Amino acid sequence: MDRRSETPFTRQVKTVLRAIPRGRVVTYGQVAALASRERAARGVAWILHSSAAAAGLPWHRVIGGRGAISLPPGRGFREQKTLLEAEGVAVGRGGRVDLRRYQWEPSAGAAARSRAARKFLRELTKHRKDLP
DNA sequence: CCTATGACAGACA
DNA sequence: GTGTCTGCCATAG
Repeated sequence: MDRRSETPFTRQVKTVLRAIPRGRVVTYGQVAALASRERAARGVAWILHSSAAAAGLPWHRVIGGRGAISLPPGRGFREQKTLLEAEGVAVGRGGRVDLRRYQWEPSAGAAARSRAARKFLRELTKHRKDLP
């Protein structure tokens, strides 16, 4: 999928992914909401599982709303676990992650005041015009 | 236009 | 806590 064929939603999702700080995680539903498509969690999952769009993005910081890695057991699961642990995120049995401790909250904390966060919000606003 | 497919999430037993 | 059912949505063909 080349850049030109990307939908506004896909671009939104990529913008959100790029804004997730190291060592933090977000849920699929949260990404959808930040991309102004509150109920499109499955759409986010679809984009991530089609690796072309996720290439070069911190896809491993997205986990299920129940606080666990949402890949079936296998290579992908182990890779996500390894990547998260490399950033200091504790991953327990079954891919469990403590959301209360690691979930990113864009509107609170230092992240919201960072330069990267302001850029993120600016891009988000811009992309919103593209959405129907 | 229509159907099928998911790395989802909420509701409920 | 687990297991199942159901709605939801973006994409692909």
